[in-house]
Amino acid sequence: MRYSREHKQETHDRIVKKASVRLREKGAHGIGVADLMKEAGLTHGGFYAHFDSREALVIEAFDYAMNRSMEHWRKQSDQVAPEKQLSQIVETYLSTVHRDNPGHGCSIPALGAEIARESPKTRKAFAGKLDEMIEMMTDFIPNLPRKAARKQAIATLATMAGTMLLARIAGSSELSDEVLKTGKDSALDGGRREPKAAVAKKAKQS
Amino acid sequence: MRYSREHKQETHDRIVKKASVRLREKGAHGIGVADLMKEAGLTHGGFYAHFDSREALVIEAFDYAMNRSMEHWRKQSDQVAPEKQLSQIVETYLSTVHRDNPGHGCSIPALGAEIARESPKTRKAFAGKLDEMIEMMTDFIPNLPRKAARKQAIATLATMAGTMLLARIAGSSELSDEVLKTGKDSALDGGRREPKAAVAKKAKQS
DNA sequence: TGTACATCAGTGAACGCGCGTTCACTGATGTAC
DNA sequence: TGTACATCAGTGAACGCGCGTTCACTGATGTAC
Repeated sequence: MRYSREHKQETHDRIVKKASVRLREKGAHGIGVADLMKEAGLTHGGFYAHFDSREALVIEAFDYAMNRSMEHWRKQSDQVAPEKQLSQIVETYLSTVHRDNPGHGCSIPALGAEIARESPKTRKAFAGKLDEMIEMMTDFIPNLPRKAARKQAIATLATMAGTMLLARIAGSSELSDEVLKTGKDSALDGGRREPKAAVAKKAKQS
Repeated sequence: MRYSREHKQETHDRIVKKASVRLREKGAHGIGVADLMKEAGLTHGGFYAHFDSREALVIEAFDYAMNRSMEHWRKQSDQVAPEKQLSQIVETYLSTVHRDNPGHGCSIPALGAEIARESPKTRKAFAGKLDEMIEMMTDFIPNLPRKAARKQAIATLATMAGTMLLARIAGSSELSDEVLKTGKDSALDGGRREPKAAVAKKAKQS
């Protein structure tokens, strides 16, 4: 072989890594094979020594991005007490830093809609990772039966992804900041959006 | 003129209408000018008698779709009591019908991420409509100070859009149904996701 | 250890294709007289 | 009312361009002897 044993794998990984950033930034169809290869310091011709097709790279890049997100979450949650894990994730997820750097952020608001329209193969890969993510979020919710924790995990993830989507639509305007802050408050207190009086009233009724 | 006075406007509207469906279905870059014109029963050459560019059509089609959504919401809300308006919107939004028919549904989960990457002109159009939508949602929340109502409107819209996005990623699987149901429950009860006992406890503390 | 050969990651030209856009033209209708 | 002309929405061929993919080739290195 021309290069040392692990060279090809390293190149492969570098392409996937760079692609995962650019695809989240520019969309699943927003950047071409030639430019993606250039990102990795290569020319486009070598692409097919690493991937069967452009779509195969999209799947790998997406997979990589989701794994990185989950790794990031795990690291963060390890540094705080169990009952603060979920709020820790929400805080960093719904930050202006995340909003303004989609290339290094969550794939769901960045690529979700586009991937949901791809081939069944691509969609399955995405759906599997989504399930993993829900599982992980569920782990971050202690002191609640598994079933209830999973429900809260799904609802929180939906609010997080939806808020990020809305905030990015609004750009980096005043509205965007308002959306981000409101979504964060909503996700943080378990989503209770009624004033305390109303909650007390409801509690008495039950 | 070749055709009656209003003919051109009618054709224009037909193109926009058909395009708004196909673009939501296939994405902002998922269908070409020629196919969009064919949808309207025309050939591609006539396109530029109606629009300056493809992007101009995308803006108009998106605008049309958002207006239709809001019109649809207004109609629904008119048929129920004020305190049931919000839940009425949530129920229909987070239905399997909506999930499985993106072409006739909300543009936010369908086109949001892609439009957030377009030119400033396109983005501004989208941001403006988002603000209108938030205002309308706020109107659906009675018995709450305007500021608090707006907060709840934003949080609910984020949960709705995020849930729809997750549900579409999951396809029409068991997971997708679970996501849809959970998101609906969360949005419906104002997002409170804790069991009743916990709520009662919290209420007492305050 | 030194030499000849085989391997294959990476190069860059070329391919077919579909895209957004342009343009000369058409022909049914509105308008002027 | 009838006729000649002007208008312009719509047609379809053609454009330049960038894309994903293919392919003959390169040359540094691993391997066999």
